[in-house]
Amino acid sequence: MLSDIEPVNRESTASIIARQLRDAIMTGALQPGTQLGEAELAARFEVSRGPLREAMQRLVSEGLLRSERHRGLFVIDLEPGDVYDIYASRAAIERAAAIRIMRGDTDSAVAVLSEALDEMVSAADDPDPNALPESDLRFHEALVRASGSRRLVRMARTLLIETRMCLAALQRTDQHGDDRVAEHTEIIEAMKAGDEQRVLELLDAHMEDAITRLAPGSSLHSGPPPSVPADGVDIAG
Amino acid sequence: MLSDIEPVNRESTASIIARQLRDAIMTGALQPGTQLGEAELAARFEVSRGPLREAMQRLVSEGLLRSERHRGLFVIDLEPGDVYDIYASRAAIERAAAIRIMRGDTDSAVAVLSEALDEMVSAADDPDPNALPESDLRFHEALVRASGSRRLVRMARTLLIETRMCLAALQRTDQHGDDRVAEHTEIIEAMKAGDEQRVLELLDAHMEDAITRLAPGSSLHSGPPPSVPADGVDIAG
DNA sequence: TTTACTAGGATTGTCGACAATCCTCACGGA
DNA sequence: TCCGTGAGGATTGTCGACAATCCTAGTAAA
Repeated sequence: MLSDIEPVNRESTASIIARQLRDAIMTGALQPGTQLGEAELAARFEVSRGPLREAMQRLVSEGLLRSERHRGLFVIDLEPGDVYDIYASRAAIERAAAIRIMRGDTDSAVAVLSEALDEMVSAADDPDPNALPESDLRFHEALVRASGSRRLVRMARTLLIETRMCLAALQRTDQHGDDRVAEHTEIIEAMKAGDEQRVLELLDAHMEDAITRLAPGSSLHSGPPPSVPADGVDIAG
Repeated sequence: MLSDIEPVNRESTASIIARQLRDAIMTGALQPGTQLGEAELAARFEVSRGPLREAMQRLVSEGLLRSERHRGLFVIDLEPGDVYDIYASRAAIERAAAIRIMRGDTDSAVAVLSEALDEMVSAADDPDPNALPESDLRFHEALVRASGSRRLVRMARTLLIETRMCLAALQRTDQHGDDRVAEHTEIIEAMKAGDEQRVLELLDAHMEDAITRLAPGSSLHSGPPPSVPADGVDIAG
């Protein structure tokens, strides 16, 4: 197969660094609020400060880093209201993705999602407590990807990273593995049946479940908590 | 008033450059497909290439610029499928924003949106053909901002820029000013009435209208056209 | 005519160094 | 004890220069 003759024009250094930083942020290796020292990170990545700064600017525009001029870059810290905001935004994106799947190539989407579900099933038995949440998020990533929308994929990427940050921060690797597998199974079943309305309802309920597990009291359906619209410095990005 | 004592810790240079580039891209001053020469732009902005590159990396992660290693940065060019993708994504975001408005502080949102609508009305009589579309987009920006969701605002920003790019590229400063004002008026009326379901229906129809005006044949409700999920180089960003 | 190869020029990628700003903390006065 | 002041150190912001890569012509061979 000549399917992977891409290595020509390989990834830019800034991209590589940006991805590694993203990973570190979402796994909690770089905890919320941490200041990112340029000199230290540059030494760590074995590059000069130029490419490093470029990578960090990307994360700033993605909202994962907060920039304070002449003071440094910090990992965003998630306030209580952010949990709601993240899940509400995810609900919007994934709902749109589901609609496009149902009105597009539903079959191939079902195939991909079934595969992701299988991984969840095996992850449910994995001794690693992170295996299940991780496969869970991969399912949702696959869902959005199956929509075929470049923009939904891009927007979902940041949101899923922030979701991982929430999970890491709250240490809620909850145990109800079977329930969550069941919820995803239902969604796929509804897709197979071609019942768009039911897919959307299930998806909504699924997100609702997630948020009540993480932040009881902040329901998706009962009005948002005080989530400040005003951003910090450098919002114009 | 001490309301604007912010200038402390002023905007970073990269932010300023990024915003100016965004403006240039969305107005069409930098047309889709244009290569951005670093040396030339640096001279134009009177800064060195360092801050300029940082700014451009931001636009890359926002999806406004496409990076090809050792070849340069190019303004993204919008393919036919992108028009659909943009409006479908906007529909998702603005729907979510409307929901949060209806379940939150509806009154203040109505106040802000009424103001935006007034501007549309005066813009309808403006000889400048760009005045109406511009105020139209400001209305939608205000809608998302009124949701109070940081993430919806961030995601909508890029989408609205891309919308402007579409309008500039297609030169569709259509004339039906009264119709569009009417559609927005209806939305506000439904908000005042507290009828969430109707708000969502009107918003959906509004987006549907917009897309059929811009790209007849690619309806929001009749299955997406072939929009490639695979991105170009440097997707991992 | 077409193809392969080789300078030449131009652009991007990376680096190290200097300037500007900020935070900390000790010092002195009220 | 509290507040204002001023080094000192550390960090960020910016710049200019060098190295690596790519595109374009031009030349020569098949």
